[in-house]
Amino acid sequence: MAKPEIKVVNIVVSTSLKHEIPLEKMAATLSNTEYNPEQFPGLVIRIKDPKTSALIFSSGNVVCTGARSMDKVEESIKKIIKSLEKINIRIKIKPEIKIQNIVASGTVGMDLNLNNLAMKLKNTEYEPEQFPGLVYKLVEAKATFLLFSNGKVVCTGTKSEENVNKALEKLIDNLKKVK
Amino acid sequence: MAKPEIKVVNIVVSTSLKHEIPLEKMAATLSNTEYNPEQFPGLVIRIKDPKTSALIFSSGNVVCTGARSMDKVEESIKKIIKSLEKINIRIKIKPEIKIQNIVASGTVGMDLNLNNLAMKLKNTEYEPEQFPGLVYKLVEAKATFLLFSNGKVVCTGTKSEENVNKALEKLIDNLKKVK
DNA sequence: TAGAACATAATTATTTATAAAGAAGGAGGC
DNA sequence: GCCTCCTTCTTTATAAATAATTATGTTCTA
Repeated sequence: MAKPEIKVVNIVVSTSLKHEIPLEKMAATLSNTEYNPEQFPGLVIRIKDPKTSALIFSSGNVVCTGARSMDKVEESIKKIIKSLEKINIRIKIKPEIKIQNIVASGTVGMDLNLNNLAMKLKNTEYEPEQFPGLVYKLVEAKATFLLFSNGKVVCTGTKSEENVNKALEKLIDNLKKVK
Repeated sequence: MAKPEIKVVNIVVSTSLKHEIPLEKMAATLSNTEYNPEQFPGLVIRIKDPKTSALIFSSGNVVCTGARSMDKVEESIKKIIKSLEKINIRIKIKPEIKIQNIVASGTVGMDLNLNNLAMKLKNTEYEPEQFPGLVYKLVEAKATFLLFSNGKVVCTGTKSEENVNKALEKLIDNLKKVK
Protein backbone atom coordinates (compact mmCIF):
# COMPACT_ATOMS: atom_id res chain seq x y z
CA MET A 1 0.00 0.00 0.00
CA ALA A 2 1.31 3.41 -1.01
CA LYS A 3 1.62 6.02 1.69
CA PRO A 4 -1.57 7.89 2.52
CA GLU A 5 -1.25 11.66 2.36
CA ILE A 6 -3.45 14.71 2.36
CA LYS A 7 -2.88 18.41 1.75
CA VAL A 8 -5.00 21.49 2.44
CA VAL A 9 -6.17 23.13 -0.80
CA ASN A 10 -8.73 25.66 0.37
CA ILE A 11 -9.46 27.48 3.60
CA VAL A 12 -12.69 29.40 4.08
CA VAL A 13 -12.66 31.98 6.85
CA SER A 14 -14.98 34.67 8.07
CA THR A 15 -14.14 37.85 9.93
CA SER A 16 -15.55 41.24 10.75
CA LEU A 17 -13.87 44.57 10.08
CA LYS A 18 -16.24 46.12 12.62
CA HIS A 19 -16.93 48.98 10.22
CA GLU A 20 -19.69 49.70 7.70
CA ILE A 21 -18.48 49.42 4.10
CA PRO A 22 -19.94 51.45 1.19
CA LEU A 23 -19.95 48.66 -1.39
CA GLU A 24 -21.17 50.85 -4.25
CA LYS A 25 -18.28 53.22 -3.77
CA MET A 26 -15.84 50.37 -3.35
CA ALA A 27 -16.98 48.76 -6.60
CA ALA A 28 -16.65 52.08 -8.43
CA THR A 29 -13.15 52.69 -7.11
CA LEU A 30 -11.53 49.26 -7.21
CA SER A 31 -11.21 47.44 -10.51
CA ASN A 32 -10.69 44.00 -9.01
CA THR A 33 -14.21 43.91 -7.64
CA GLU A 34 -17.62 42.71 -8.78
CA TYR A 35 -20.83 43.96 -7.25
CA ASN A 36 -24.33 43.00 -8.35
CA PRO A 37 -26.54 43.60 -5.33
CA GLU A 38 -29.68 42.49 -7.13
CA GLN A 39 -27.98 39.15 -7.63
CA PHE A 40 -26.03 38.81 -4.40
CA PRO A 41 -25.64 41.29 -1.51
CA GLY A 42 -21.90 40.82 -1.14
CA LEU A 43 -19.14 42.49 -3.14
CA VAL A 44 -16.57 40.15 -4.64
CA ILE A 45 -12.94 41.20 -4.47
CA ARG A 46 -10.23 39.16 -6.17
CA ILE A 47 -6.68 39.37 -4.90
CA LYS A 48 -3.88 38.31 -7.25
CA ASP A 49 -1.26 37.53 -4.63
CA PRO A 50 -2.08 35.54 -2.63
CA LYS A 51 -4.59 34.23 -5.16
CA THR A 52 -7.75 34.47 -3.10
CA SER A 53 -11.24 35.89 -3.31
CA ALA A 54 -13.33 37.52 -0.67
CA LEU A 55 -16.92 38.50 -0.21
CA ILE A 56 -17.39 41.81 1.56
CA PHE A 57 -20.72 42.86 2.99
CA SER A 58 -21.96 46.31 3.88
CA SER A 59 -22.00 45.25 7.53
CA GLY A 60 -18.23 44.86 7.41
CA ASN A 61 -18.40 41.09 7.55
CA VAL A 62 -15.97 39.35 5.25
CA VAL A 63 -15.65 35.82 3.90
CA CYS A 64 -12.29 34.90 2.38
CA THR A 65 -11.82 31.81 0.23
CA GLY A 66 -9.12 30.15 -1.82
CA ALA A 67 -6.11 30.36 0.49
CA ARG A 68 -4.11 27.20 1.18
CA SER A 69 -2.62 28.41 4.47
CA MET A 70 -3.48 30.76 7.30
CA ASP A 71 -0.50 32.93 6.35
CA LYS A 72 -2.10 33.52 2.98
CA VAL A 73 -5.41 34.25 4.65
CA GLU A 74 -3.83 36.89 6.88
CA GLU A 75 -2.06 38.44 3.92
CA SER A 76 -5.31 38.60 2.00
CA ILE A 77 -7.19 40.31 4.80
CA LYS A 78 -4.37 42.84 5.12
CA LYS A 79 -4.60 43.61 1.42
CA ILE A 80 -8.33 44.13 1.71
CA ILE A 81 -7.83 46.56 4.57
CA LYS A 82 -5.18 48.37 2.53
CA SER A 83 -7.61 48.60 -0.40
CA LEU A 84 -10.19 50.17 1.86
CA GLU A 85 -7.81 53.04 2.57
CA LYS A 86 -8.33 54.09 -1.04
CA ILE A 87 -11.92 54.94 -0.21
CA ASN A 88 -10.85 56.55 3.05
CA ILE A 89 -11.84 53.76 5.35
CA ARG A 90 -9.25 53.03 8.00
CA ILE A 91 -9.58 49.77 9.86
CA LYS A 92 -7.58 50.03 13.04
CA ILE A 93 -8.53 46.80 14.73
CA LYS A 94 -6.90 43.46 14.10
CA PRO A 95 -9.79 41.41 12.71
CA GLU A 96 -10.55 38.18 14.48
CA ILE A 97 -10.36 35.48 11.85
CA LYS A 98 -12.41 32.32 12.21
CA ILE A 99 -11.84 29.24 10.09
CA GLN A 100 -15.18 28.00 8.80
CA ASN A 101 -14.13 25.20 6.52
CA ILE A 102 -11.05 23.47 5.21
CA VAL A 103 -10.93 21.46 2.00
CA ALA A 104 -8.08 18.99 1.61
CA SER A 105 -7.22 16.55 -1.10
CA GLY A 106 -5.07 13.45 -1.00
CA THR A 107 -5.06 9.71 -1.29
CA VAL A 108 -5.56 6.68 0.92
CA GLY A 109 -2.85 4.89 -1.06
CA MET A 110 -4.95 2.07 -2.44
CA ASP A 111 -7.76 1.45 -4.87
CA LEU A 112 -11.27 1.46 -3.44
CA ASN A 113 -14.30 -0.65 -4.28
CA LEU A 114 -16.94 2.02 -3.94
CA ASN A 115 -19.86 -0.34 -4.43
CA ASN A 116 -18.59 -2.47 -1.59
CA LEU A 117 -17.98 0.52 0.65
CA ALA A 118 -21.44 1.87 -0.06
CA MET A 119 -22.87 -1.39 1.27
CA LYS A 120 -20.66 -1.89 4.29
CA LEU A 121 -20.13 1.63 5.63
CA LYS A 122 -22.70 3.79 7.40
CA ASN A 123 -23.47 7.40 6.45
CA THR A 124 -22.66 6.80 2.84
CA GLU A 125 -24.14 8.12 -0.40
CA TYR A 126 -23.10 6.71 -3.74
CA GLU A 127 -24.82 7.39 -7.04
CA PRO A 128 -22.17 6.88 -9.71
CA GLU A 129 -24.39 7.99 -12.58
CA GLN A 130 -24.83 11.31 -10.79
CA PHE A 131 -21.33 11.79 -9.39
CA PRO A 132 -18.41 9.36 -9.52
CA GLY A 133 -17.35 9.90 -5.92
CA LEU A 134 -18.76 8.19 -2.86
CA VAL A 135 -19.82 10.63 -0.14
CA TYR A 136 -18.85 9.43 3.30
CA LYS A 137 -19.80 11.40 6.39
CA LEU A 138 -17.24 10.55 9.03
CA VAL A 139 -19.34 11.53 12.03
CA GLU A 140 -16.65 10.73 14.62
CA ALA A 141 -14.30 13.25 12.97
CA LYS A 142 -16.97 15.78 11.93
CA ALA A 143 -15.62 15.57 8.37
CA THR A 144 -17.09 14.59 5.04
CA PHE A 145 -15.05 12.66 2.48
CA LEU A 146 -15.46 12.15 -1.21
CA LEU A 147 -13.89 8.80 -2.06
CA PHE A 148 -12.86 7.80 -5.56
CA SER A 149 -12.13 4.36 -6.94
CA ASN A 150 -8.46 5.17 -7.55
CA GLY A 151 -7.98 5.98 -3.87
CA LYS A 152 -7.95 9.76 -4.24
CA VAL A 153 -9.98 11.50 -1.57
CA VAL A 154 -11.32 14.96 -0.79
CA CYS A 155 -11.91 15.96 2.81
CA THR A 156 -14.22 18.84 3.67
CA GLY A 157 -15.98 20.20 6.71
CA THR A 158 -13.11 20.36 9.19
CA LYS A 159 -11.85 23.50 10.87
CA SER A 160 -8.15 22.76 11.41
CA GLU A 161 -5.30 21.04 9.58
CA GLU A 162 -4.81 18.83 12.62
CA ASN A 163 -8.35 17.53 12.26
CA VAL A 164 -7.84 16.91 8.57
CA ASN A 165 -5.00 14.52 9.43
CA LYS A 166 -6.97 12.90 12.23
CA ALA A 167 -9.91 12.44 9.88
CA LEU A 168 -7.72 10.73 7.29
CA GLU A 169 -6.38 8.32 9.91
CA LYS A 170 -9.90 7.55 11.09
CA LEU A 171 -11.01 7.07 7.49
CA ILE A 172 -8.23 4.58 6.88
CA ASP A 173 -9.07 2.72 10.09
CA ASN A 174 -12.67 2.39 8.96
CA LEU A 175 -11.66 1.30 5.48
CA LYS A 176 -9.49 -1.43 6.94
CA LYS A 177 -12.32 -2.69 9.12
CA VAL A 178 -14.60 -3.39 6.18
CA LYS A 179 -11.91 -4.71 3.85
CA MET B 1 -48.72 33.46 30.17
CA ALA B 2 -48.13 36.72 28.34
CA LYS B 3 -51.16 38.66 27.19
CA PRO B 4 -52.70 37.52 23.91
CA GLU B 5 -53.13 40.27 21.36
CA ILE B 6 -53.92 40.69 17.70
CA LYS B 7 -53.87 43.58 15.25
CA VAL B 8 -55.34 44.05 11.77
CA VAL B 9 -52.58 44.36 9.15
CA ASN B 10 -54.49 44.14 5.88
CA ILE B 11 -58.04 44.70 4.73
CA VAL B 12 -59.22 43.58 1.31
CA VAL B 13 -62.36 45.28 0.02
CA SER B 14 -64.29 45.32 -3.21
CA THR B 15 -66.54 48.00 -4.59
CA SER B 16 -68.06 49.18 -7.82
CA LEU B 17 -67.75 52.65 -9.31
CA LYS B 18 -70.79 51.88 -11.48
CA HIS B 19 -69.01 53.30 -14.52
CA GLU B 20 -66.98 51.80 -17.36
CA ILE B 21 -63.26 52.57 -17.10
CA PRO B 22 -60.91 52.90 -20.12
CA LEU B 23 -57.94 51.09 -18.61
CA GLU B 24 -55.63 51.66 -21.57
CA LYS B 25 -56.15 55.41 -21.34
CA MET B 26 -55.79 55.31 -17.57
CA ALA B 27 -52.49 53.46 -17.78
CA ALA B 28 -51.18 55.94 -20.37
CA THR B 29 -52.15 58.94 -18.26
CA LEU B 30 -51.30 57.89 -14.72
CA SER B 31 -47.72 56.97 -13.85
CA ASN B 32 -48.58 55.06 -10.69
CA THR B 33 -50.33 52.33 -12.63
CA GLU B 34 -49.46 49.01 -14.24
CA TYR B 35 -51.57 47.41 -16.91
CA ASN B 36 -50.78 44.14 -18.69
CA PRO B 37 -54.08 42.84 -19.98
CA GLU B 38 -52.51 39.75 -21.51
CA GLN B 39 -51.24 38.90 -18.04
CA PHE B 40 -54.14 40.06 -15.90
CA PRO B 41 -57.33 41.91 -16.90
CA GLY B 42 -57.16 44.40 -14.04
CA LEU B 43 -55.14 47.62 -13.91
CA VAL B 44 -52.97 48.02 -10.82
CA ILE B 45 -52.86 51.42 -9.19
CA ARG B 46 -50.54 52.12 -6.28
CA ILE B 47 -51.35 54.89 -3.84
CA LYS B 48 -48.55 56.30 -1.73
CA ASP B 49 -50.65 57.69 1.10
CA PRO B 50 -52.38 55.71 2.42
CA LYS B 51 -50.00 53.02 1.20
CA THR B 52 -52.44 50.80 -0.62
CA SER B 53 -52.93 49.16 -3.98
CA ALA B 54 -56.03 48.62 -6.01
CA LEU B 55 -57.07 46.55 -8.98
CA ILE B 56 -59.41 48.39 -11.34
CA PHE B 57 -61.39 46.55 -13.98
CA SER B 58 -62.96 47.92 -17.13
CA SER B 59 -66.37 47.15 -15.64
CA GLY B 60 -65.70 49.70 -12.92
CA ASN B 61 -65.26 47.08 -10.26
CA VAL B 62 -62.42 47.75 -7.84
CA VAL B 63 -60.48 45.68 -5.34
CA CYS B 64 -58.42 47.59 -2.78
CA THR B 65 -55.75 45.93 -0.65
CA GLY B 66 -53.12 46.89 1.88
CA ALA B 67 -55.07 49.20 4.20
CA ARG B 68 -54.97 48.56 7.93
CA SER B 69 -58.21 50.40 8.74
CA MET B 70 -61.47 51.25 7.02
CA ASP B 71 -60.55 54.95 7.22
CA LYS B 72 -57.55 54.24 5.02
CA VAL B 73 -59.71 52.21 2.66
CA GLU B 74 -62.15 55.11 2.24
CA GLU B 75 -59.29 57.53 1.68
CA SER B 76 -57.82 55.26 -0.97
CA ILE B 77 -61.07 54.93 -2.88
CA LYS B 78 -61.47 58.71 -2.82
CA LYS B 79 -58.01 59.14 -4.27
CA ILE B 80 -58.80 56.70 -7.04
CA ILE B 81 -61.95 58.63 -7.91
CA LYS B 82 -59.94 61.85 -7.92
CA SER B 83 -57.40 60.25 -10.27
CA LEU B 84 -60.18 59.32 -12.66
CA GLU B 85 -61.05 62.98 -13.05
CA LYS B 86 -57.76 63.39 -14.90
CA ILE B 87 -59.15 61.24 -17.70
CA ASN B 88 -62.48 63.06 -17.49
CA ILE B 89 -64.39 60.42 -15.62
CA ARG B 90 -66.57 61.80 -12.88
CA ILE B 91 -67.88 59.35 -10.33
CA LYS B 92 -70.84 60.91 -8.59
CA ILE B 93 -72.04 58.04 -6.49
CA LYS B 94 -70.67 57.04 -3.10
CA PRO B 95 -69.32 53.55 -3.78
CA GLU B 96 -70.59 50.79 -1.55
CA ILE B 97 -67.54 49.18 0.01
CA LYS B 98 -67.63 45.55 1.03
CA ILE B 99 -64.96 43.97 3.21
CA GLN B 100 -63.91 40.68 1.66
CA ASN B 101 -61.07 39.64 3.92
CA ILE B 102 -59.12 40.81 6.93
CA VAL B 103 -55.63 39.63 7.82
CA ALA B 104 -54.48 40.10 11.40
CA SER B 105 -51.31 39.19 13.17
CA GLY B 106 -50.63 38.70 16.86
CA THR B 107 -49.71 36.22 19.54
CA VAL B 108 -51.43 33.78 21.87
CA GLY B 109 -48.88 34.64 24.53
CA MET B 110 -47.29 31.22 24.92
CA ASP B 111 -45.17 28.76 23.01
CA LEU B 112 -47.03 26.16 21.00
CA ASN B 113 -46.23 22.50 20.37
CA LEU B 114 -47.35 22.31 16.76
CA ASN B 115 -46.85 18.55 16.47
CA ASN B 116 -49.08 18.02 19.44
CA LEU B 117 -51.72 20.42 18.14
CA ALA B 118 -51.70 18.75 14.74
CA MET B 119 -52.60 15.50 16.44
CA LYS B 120 -55.18 16.75 18.90
CA LEU B 121 -57.01 19.48 16.99
CA LYS B 122 -59.42 19.00 14.10
CA ASN B 123 -59.21 20.83 10.77
CA THR B 124 -55.48 21.11 10.98
CA GLU B 125 -52.73 20.96 8.36
CA TYR B 126 -49.09 20.83 9.36
CA GLU B 127 -46.23 20.05 7.02
CA PRO B 128 -43.20 21.73 8.59
CA GLU B 129 -40.84 20.86 5.74
CA GLN B 130 -43.19 22.72 3.42
CA PHE B 131 -44.20 25.59 5.67
CA PRO B 132 -43.29 26.18 9.33
CA GLY B 133 -46.76 27.25 10.39
CA LEU B 134 -49.68 25.03 11.32
CA VAL B 135 -52.87 25.83 9.44
CA TYR B 136 -55.92 25.71 11.67
CA LYS B 137 -59.37 26.26 10.25
CA LEU B 138 -61.47 27.54 13.11
CA VAL B 139 -64.84 26.58 11.65
CA GLU B 140 -66.92 27.98 14.52
CA ALA B 141 -65.43 31.45 13.94
CA LYS B 142 -65.16 31.20 10.14
CA ALA B 143 -61.48 32.11 10.41
CA THR B 144 -58.25 30.40 9.45
CA PHE B 145 -55.18 30.69 11.63
CA LEU B 146 -51.53 30.12 10.97
CA LEU B 147 -49.95 29.06 14.24
CA PHE B 148 -46.22 29.20 14.92
CA SER B 149 -44.19 27.50 17.60
CA ASN B 150 -43.25 30.79 19.26
CA GLY B 151 -46.92 31.62 19.76
CA LYS B 152 -47.20 34.15 16.97
CA VAL B 153 -50.37 33.76 14.94
CA VAL B 154 -51.87 35.06 11.72
CA CYS B 155 -55.64 35.21 11.34
CA THR B 156 -57.21 35.40 7.93
CA GLY B 157 -60.63 34.96 6.40
CA THR B 158 -62.72 37.14 8.69
CA LYS B 159 -64.72 40.15 7.60
CA SER B 160 -64.69 42.37 10.69
CA GLU B 161 -62.27 43.38 13.40
CA GLU B 162 -64.80 42.22 15.94
CA ASN B 163 -64.69 38.73 14.51
CA VAL B 164 -60.90 38.76 14.52
CA ASN B 165 -60.99 39.27 18.29
CA LYS B 166 -63.69 36.67 18.79
CA ALA B 167 -61.70 34.22 16.72
CA LEU B 168 -58.59 34.76 18.84
CA GLU B 169 -60.59 34.10 22.01
CA LYS B 170 -62.06 30.95 20.51
CA LEU B 171 -58.61 29.85 19.39
CA ILE B 172 -57.22 30.27 22.90
CA ASP B 173 -60.17 28.36 24.36
CA ASN B 174 -59.46 25.48 22.01
CA LEU B 175 -55.74 25.55 22.74
CA LYS B 176 -56.43 25.32 26.46
CA LYS B 177 -58.70 22.32 25.95
CA VAL B 178 -56.00 20.23 24.35
CA LYS B 179 -53.16 21.36 26.61
C1' DT C 1 -11.03 18.03 -27.18
C1' DA C 2 -12.07 21.46 -24.15
C1' DG C 3 -15.38 23.01 -21.06
C1' DA C 4 -19.38 22.52 -17.86
C1' DA C 5 -22.37 20.05 -14.68
C1' DC C 6 -22.55 16.95 -11.17
C1' DA C 7 -21.48 16.64 -5.33
C1' DT C 8 -19.26 18.31 -0.60
C1' DA C 9 -18.41 21.90 3.31
C1' DA C 10 -18.57 26.48 5.33
C1' DT C 11 -19.71 31.57 5.95
C1' DT C 12 -21.77 36.04 4.59
C1' DA C 13 -26.87 38.51 3.37
C1' DT C 14 -30.68 39.20 0.27
C1' DT C 15 -34.51 37.54 -2.22
C1' DT C 16 -37.89 34.27 -3.25
C1' DA C 17 -40.72 30.26 -2.44
C1' DT C 18 -43.59 28.01 0.65
C1' DA C 19 -49.14 28.66 3.08
C1' DA C 20 -53.75 31.18 4.23
C1' DA C 21 -57.82 34.37 2.74
C1' DG C 22 -60.48 37.15 -0.47
C1' DA C 23 -62.38 39.90 -4.60
C1' DA C 24 -62.02 41.22 -9.56
C1' DG C 25 -62.21 39.03 -15.00
C1' DG C 26 -59.87 36.93 -18.72
C1' DA C 27 -57.32 32.65 -20.56
C1' DG C 28 -56.62 28.05 -20.68
C1' DG C 29 -57.80 23.02 -19.92
C1' DC C 30 -61.16 19.12 -19.98
C1' DG D 1 -69.69 25.12 -18.62
C1' DC D 2 -66.75 24.46 -14.65
C1' DC D 3 -61.90 24.60 -12.59
C1' DT D 4 -57.40 26.64 -12.17
C1' DC D 5 -54.22 30.34 -12.80
C1' DC D 6 -52.99 35.06 -13.06
C1' DT D 7 -52.48 39.72 -9.67
C1' DT D 8 -52.72 42.62 -5.38
C1' DC D 9 -51.80 42.77 -0.07
C1' DT D 10 -50.38 41.37 4.62
C1' DT D 11 -48.28 38.65 8.48
C1' DT D 12 -45.91 34.64 10.20
C1' DA D 13 -41.20 31.45 9.67
C1' DT D 14 -38.57 28.16 7.39
C1' DA D 15 -35.57 26.69 3.33
C1' DA D 16 -33.35 27.39 -0.89
C1' DA D 17 -31.02 29.99 -4.36
C1' DT D 18 -27.97 33.57 -5.14
C1' DA D 19 -21.90 33.99 -5.03
C1' DA D 20 -17.03 32.53 -3.84
C1' DT D 21 -13.45 28.59 -3.28
C1' DT D 22 -11.24 23.87 -3.92
C1' DA D 23 -10.03 19.04 -4.92
C1' DT D 24 -11.95 14.77 -7.06
C1' DG D 25 -13.81 11.95 -11.86
C1' DT D 26 -17.63 10.85 -15.02
C1' DT D 27 -20.68 12.31 -18.57
C1' DC D 28 -22.47 15.31 -21.72
C1' DT D 29 -22.34 19.22 -24.88
C1' DA D 30 -20.26 22.36 -28.47
